[in-house]
Amino acid sequence: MSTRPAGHKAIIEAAREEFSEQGYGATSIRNIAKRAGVSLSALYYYYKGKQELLVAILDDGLDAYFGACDTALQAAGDDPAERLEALVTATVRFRIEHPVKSSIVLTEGRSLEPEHLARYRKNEERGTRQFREVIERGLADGVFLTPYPDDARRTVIAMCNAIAQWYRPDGEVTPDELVERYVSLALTVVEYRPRSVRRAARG
Amino acid sequence: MSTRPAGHKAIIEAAREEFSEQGYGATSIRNIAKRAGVSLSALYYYYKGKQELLVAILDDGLDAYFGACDTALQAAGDDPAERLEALVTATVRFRIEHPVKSSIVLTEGRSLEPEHLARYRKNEERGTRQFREVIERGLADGVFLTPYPDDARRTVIAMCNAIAQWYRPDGEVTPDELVERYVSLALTVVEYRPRSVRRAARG
Amino acid sequence: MSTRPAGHKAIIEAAREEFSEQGYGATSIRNIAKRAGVSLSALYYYYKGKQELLVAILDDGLDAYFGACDTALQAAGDDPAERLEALVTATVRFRIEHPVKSSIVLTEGRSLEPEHLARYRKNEERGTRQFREVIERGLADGVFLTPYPDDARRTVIAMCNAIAQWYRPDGEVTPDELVERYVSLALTVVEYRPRSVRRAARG
Amino acid sequence: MSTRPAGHKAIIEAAREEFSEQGYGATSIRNIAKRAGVSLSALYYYYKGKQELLVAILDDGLDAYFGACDTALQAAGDDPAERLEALVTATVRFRIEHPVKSSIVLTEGRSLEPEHLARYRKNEERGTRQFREVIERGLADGVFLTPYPDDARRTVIAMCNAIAQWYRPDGEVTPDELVERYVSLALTVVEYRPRSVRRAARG
DNA sequence: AATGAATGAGGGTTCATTCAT
DNA sequence: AATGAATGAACCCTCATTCAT
Repeated sequence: MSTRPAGHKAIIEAAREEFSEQGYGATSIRNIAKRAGVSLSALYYYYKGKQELLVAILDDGLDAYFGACDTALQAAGDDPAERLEALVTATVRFRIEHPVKSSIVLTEGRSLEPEHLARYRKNEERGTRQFREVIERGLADGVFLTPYPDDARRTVIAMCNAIAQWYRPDGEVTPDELVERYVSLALTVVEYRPRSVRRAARG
Repeated sequence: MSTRPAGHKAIIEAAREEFSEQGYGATSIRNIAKRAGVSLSALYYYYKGKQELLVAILDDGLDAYFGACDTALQAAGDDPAERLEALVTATVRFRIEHPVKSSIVLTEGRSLEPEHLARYRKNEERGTRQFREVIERGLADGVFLTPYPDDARRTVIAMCNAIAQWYRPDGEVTPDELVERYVSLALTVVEYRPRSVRRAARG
Repeated sequence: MSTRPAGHKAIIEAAREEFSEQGYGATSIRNIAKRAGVSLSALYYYYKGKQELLVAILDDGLDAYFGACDTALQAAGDDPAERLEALVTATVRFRIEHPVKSSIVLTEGRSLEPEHLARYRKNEERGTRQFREVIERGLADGVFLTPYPDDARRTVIAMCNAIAQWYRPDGEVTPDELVERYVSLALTVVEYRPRSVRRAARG
Repeated sequence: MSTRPAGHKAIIEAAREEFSEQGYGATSIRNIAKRAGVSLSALYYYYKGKQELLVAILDDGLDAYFGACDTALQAAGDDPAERLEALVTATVRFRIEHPVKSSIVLTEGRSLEPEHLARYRKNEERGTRQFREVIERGLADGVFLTPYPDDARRTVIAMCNAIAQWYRPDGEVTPDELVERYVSLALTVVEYRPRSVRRAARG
């Protein structure tokens, strides 16, 4: 399908795995080439250097994640709980299905050189922002009752992110089950109280 | 307490900072020596090599953290909520007061060579275990109602750990306030329902 | 005149400038292509390699210089002083008008690989030869009195060549003035004593 | 005599020869190490890099040359002709006795990176200056009659420098003879007319 | 107890060049 | 006529480490 030459994708994939396993600093570009089944020079034909590989991988990681979030949010309605569910679902699924992309995005930002770091951090903030907006909306609507919205947000994000570290596909829990649990946990963290329930309680 | 000569501490401290800033793989042992104000030979006189430095730092990191946990738990009574509060308080404080130690312990375990890794991972598990025990006790006592104790535990740990990444001493929130918030959040996560409240509710 | 395609000239020109600025050894063939606005492959389509570029440039440099000498000598008569004047004029003008060609010819001969070096050095000697012939003729005619014809020749050549190193078109002295000075100096160096003067002195 | 470790001097010497033979750009630092009989790492233990080697060599070259000039000038009296003779003698001898140092100083200045270039060019100017001062003194005293002092100076310097390119110790002419010739030529170039001669001519 | 000297392996990167199309 | 892809060798340099003293 792709018109790009063969090496390209294999190189990125290999770099992703090496960076993820060893960390950027400890990864040798020779090993990346070897893993991609490509000569060292071929690698340099496609990428200017190690740093450019990292930039490409990080950008792609964020893009893929935000793409998944967008899709989920568009399918969700206006209800804050539904939107938070969408974000948590997208995030948990992404951590499960793309553990390598996840681990790099979550740990190797610091390996960016100053010239790329600022732009990347800015881009990265979108993750924070979309959770914040949903939570604030829930607070405004009176359906989220957490007294600490910032820390609740950090908690929800941190718990989803942590999945990338411990989840193994051969574990006991299915992805669907995990999504359900984390959605439930997230709603607990923001202290979700649906209107209907309260109305019922009142009535 | 230590019988080791003077240079020792400066070296460990320098190594900790370098590892924390650059990551183990990207850190040069020459820079550690330079930062410690010590000759390269002196460093090798005290330590067998880079890996031994990492082992020493990681071990010390865990020891310091577990020491803080022990102290907190001993001061706490038998009540699971009180014990969870003790653990969260100790963890949050440690993340705030020892950000460098924290960041290394949380990220550089993977840089251990196989011969040290197993032992370290084993040791590390104590963190998981002590949270698990407290939560299970709360469940058994009927004061924690979370349906997902494993994920609740991971959430509590993840949210405390994340503090090391974003907390800045010049921020708006005081350490004491932060501790209070995270204790509160943790109790929310495990769905703490104190007996007294329920008794009161019943009565 | 040339039947070669368009890119050709730009490549040679770019190579000349790069060689002149960085030296042959420090010049990258990629930079030459870039400077010429031509793809790397195009360069190799026209030229066999870096060494061939150097050969072409050096040959062209000598040809251009000797061409200028020939023209000047043909316009001059039989008088040794007049012929020396012609050579000095041609050399000075060439150094001024073709500083890049000059600097390469004067410094990059050593970068030739053995197979081209011998032929080139042979060709280069023509410069020495034509000065030597003129000076010997002046000695034979009794109008040049220098007791050290070889060193006088080297001096005249060296002083003309040096112009390529220090002359700047925005300097104080005009090309014509410079030519006049160097002709005068050259005649001084060979200790030129025109017959007429001596006859006048005698009479 | 030197308290420095063994490698030091051999490295500089090897670098000098390689730079002189191949040019800075075309010289490989591995070849320098090989030629010095030293490991690559040893080289880097003593010198920060290729550029530092060049700087050391160029500085040493200028120092040695200027040292020779100073000695010669101190032995000379006040007479401008005598001082010019001293300078020419020192320069010719230096070119003969130190052909390698000479060729590097005369050709590799351009290989200096910007940060070292300015200082070096400044230092280098002393060569020009000391010839200029002597020639101006001769003009002021009325013993040098050249109408083009700047170009006469450049000629004298260029002719001495050129010796480094063509002189071979196994040639026909002895160093002493060569010095004599070049002193004579230099005086010719500046159009030296000793007072005594003119007085004699007048008388 | 402490260090200056030295090493071999490997780091990231660029080189001149070739080849299939 | 012209080029994008790819290569292997070599580049300068830094690495963690050792050793004689």
